Amino acid sequence: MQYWLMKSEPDEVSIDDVMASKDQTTPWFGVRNYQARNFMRDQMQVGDGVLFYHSSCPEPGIAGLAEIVSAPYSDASQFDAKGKYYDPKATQEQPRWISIDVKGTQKTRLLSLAEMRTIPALEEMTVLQKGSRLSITPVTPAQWKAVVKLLK
DNA sequence: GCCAACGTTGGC
DNA sequence: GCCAACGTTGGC
Repeated sequence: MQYWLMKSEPDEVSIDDVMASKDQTTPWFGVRNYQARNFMRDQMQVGDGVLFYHSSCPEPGIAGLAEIVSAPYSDASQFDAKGKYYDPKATQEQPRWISIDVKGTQKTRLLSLAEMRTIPALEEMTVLQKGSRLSITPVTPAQWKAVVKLLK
């Protein structure tokens, strides 16, 4: 059992979108970074906890809680020649990118990036480090606990 | 829109 | 395998 922070642009998929979808579950597709892919492929397990983070928006921050509800599977968007996630080097036989399904468990108040930076227990969070851009980052159990407490 | 930081590409 | 050029991310 591990914990993760996953970034999503609310213009694309917000916590509201996730909570409104069937079974509150949505496929996480479009990851095009190897490090993030490898986390999904090699480490994520069904039941892992997810901090749902809104990025590239007026108020970036954690907007909800979610969990991993599927094993990794081939990301269909890599084969869509007209889509923005198309990868000409990916083949059906050798897919390069994967998806997993994420289930929203709770929309929370917004724990803004600015507030997160004031919390000593979150100081070491990867997402708060200078230059951190990864869309999926591991969260320690202590960090998870601290965030959940702040969101109650 | 700016720009720092980081990732990827491709020539050599 | 090096590294310059280019592209992307994402906060501000």
